[in-house]
Amino acid sequence: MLGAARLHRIMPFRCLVIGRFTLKRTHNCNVLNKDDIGSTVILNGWVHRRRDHGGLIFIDLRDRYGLTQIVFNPELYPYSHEMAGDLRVEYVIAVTGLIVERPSGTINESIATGHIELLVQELQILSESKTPPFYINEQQDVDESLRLRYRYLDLRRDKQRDNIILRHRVVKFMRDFLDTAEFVEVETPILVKSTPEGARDFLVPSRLRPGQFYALPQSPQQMKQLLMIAGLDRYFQIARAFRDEDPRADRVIEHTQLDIEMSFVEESDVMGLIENLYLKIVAEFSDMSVVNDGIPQLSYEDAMDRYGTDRPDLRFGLELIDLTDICSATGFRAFDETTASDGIIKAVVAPGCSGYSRKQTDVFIEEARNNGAKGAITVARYEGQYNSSLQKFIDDDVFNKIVERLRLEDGDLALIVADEVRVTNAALDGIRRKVADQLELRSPDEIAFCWIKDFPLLDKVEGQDRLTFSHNPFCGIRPGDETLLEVDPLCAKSRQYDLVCNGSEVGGGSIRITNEGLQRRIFELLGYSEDEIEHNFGSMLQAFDFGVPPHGGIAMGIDRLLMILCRTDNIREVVAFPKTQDGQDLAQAAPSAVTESQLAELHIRIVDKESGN
RNA sequence: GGUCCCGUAGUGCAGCGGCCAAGCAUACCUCCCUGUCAAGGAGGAGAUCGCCGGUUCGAAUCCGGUCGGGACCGCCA
Repeated sequence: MLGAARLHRIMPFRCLVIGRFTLKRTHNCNVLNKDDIGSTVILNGWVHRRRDHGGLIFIDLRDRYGLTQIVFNPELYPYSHEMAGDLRVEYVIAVTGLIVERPSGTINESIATGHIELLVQELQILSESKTPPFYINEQQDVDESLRLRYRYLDLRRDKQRDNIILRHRVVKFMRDFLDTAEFVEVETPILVKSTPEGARDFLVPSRLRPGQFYALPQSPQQMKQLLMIAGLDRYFQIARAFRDEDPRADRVIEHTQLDIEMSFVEESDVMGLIENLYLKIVAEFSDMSVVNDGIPQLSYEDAMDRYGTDRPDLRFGLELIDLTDICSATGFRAFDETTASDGIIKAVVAPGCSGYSRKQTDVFIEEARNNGAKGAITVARYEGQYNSSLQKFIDDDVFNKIVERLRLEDGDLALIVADEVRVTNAALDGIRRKVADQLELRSPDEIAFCWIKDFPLLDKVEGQDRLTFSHNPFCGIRPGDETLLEVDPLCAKSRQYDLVCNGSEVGGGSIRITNEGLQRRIFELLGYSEDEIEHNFGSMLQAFDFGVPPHGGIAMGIDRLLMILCRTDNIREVVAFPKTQDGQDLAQAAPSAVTESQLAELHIRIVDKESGN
């Protein structure tokens, strides 16, 4: 319907051959300016907007570089003008004509080419377009599934296009920076060996070895360490990492990391390198200001005490206040049971929130509940008077000690949580962030980095009498803590370091274990049998027999960094072709069923969960 | 595995038991219009309110289920 008839009608004599491309561009749509007045140029691009005055027709011509206004004048070029009447949004066209100065009073300062326009002599329609399913020339919110289905149209929009281009420029900057610092970019395999622990692996069946599977790498961890043993000295890669876990707003099943490993280094070398790189990137690619000079370092313990999380948002204070020591044997059951069972009682103060309605404070309390706490107790202060349900349950002198430590001022509201350590911290971390949101303390124009160090090497597996690693099984032990492994393994600290930015973990790494005996001991502590160690890590351990340089590295989440630079909370905004919350690619409709013969070749049979057939 | 939110012309929203065979904006189509730049003016077409079932005299509206998308918990070394 669309085109043919209409085109033939208006072009009876001139032969329009779709696909024959004669007007090849001489400039892009963002470069022409006053200097070009008087020259004849050719532009190619998409019709961004049209303004048809009946007489004059104005078209904003768009390519990825920008916009140029082109004009069709019926008196000067009646043929082209008539043809232009049929142009619609998103048609792809080629035009040739003269660059002219815009009449005074019609200059558009908001675009780079706003002082000139192209007076079209000849128009060639390269491709027509249906009316797009959503606006491309307006930044209106559109249903995300629709955008993903038509991702090629979505990416025509300014914001999306800019995000993708910024991503390219940041990655290019990383490559150049590391190349200058003698790093070698090495590609590691995408089909690797599945290893236990960590996230769930994506598996790829082997055709040649029935019943066996490759895994997609969760990170190139072992490979990069082998490259150090190989003597590469400094390695990096823009690496894909795959984890078959449920996505979130800031988490996808395939993400990209800047993967780095260095030999003959200790913590400060790796951290210094990243610090240098990241501060440069922020300076180069954003107009956000870095809150602290350089990047402060916090111990894991400090972070947990003061913020209740190992990824604190340091754009604002609101530090947690520990009340445990003054809240034992108060006669108030919630407190006494908590202290009796080694729990803790902590608080956060929301400045100026004492006048909040029940509904408003409930938002904070609900946040505590979402994180597993039973609730939160409020203490409000107005005009020197305190208002709290606590007063009913505890003695005045204890209450006075509490408010003294909380240092409330008039108008402040404190929220107190009593529970086991993990829960109290999680609840108050949540409340702290909610309060900051409410008070708009999380400035979109600020960047607050920090390093977290001195993580525990090992962790208890929740609900089991078993240990797991808190970073990865190759993470080094803080010098001197080796003997703790035999006495009190949970107290041993690691040589891990995480980079946190605005409350989000943007990277992490460690100095590695390079001693075979120690590495084996770690695997044993994690509960692996001799056979399992051999089966899963044998080749790596064998490499340790042949001269291992001390080494360490880091993996930086590139998507997370881009989210910050692009000022978005949605990781899919910085990925060209992202997947949905249940792992689908709506543009391609993947995953999809495959043919019986494909399955047969892979020695795979689909079993119905219900019937078992 | 679980909790919550959303689904109404192409798009974005309103309507939340009868006044709705559904309203607004914009896009789309036709006509008018020579300096616009989110051009303007006049007119027009376009939706069985995601789907299935139930409650009711009556359902876009209430309930149950289901599908699609999102946020979160679990999970994510």
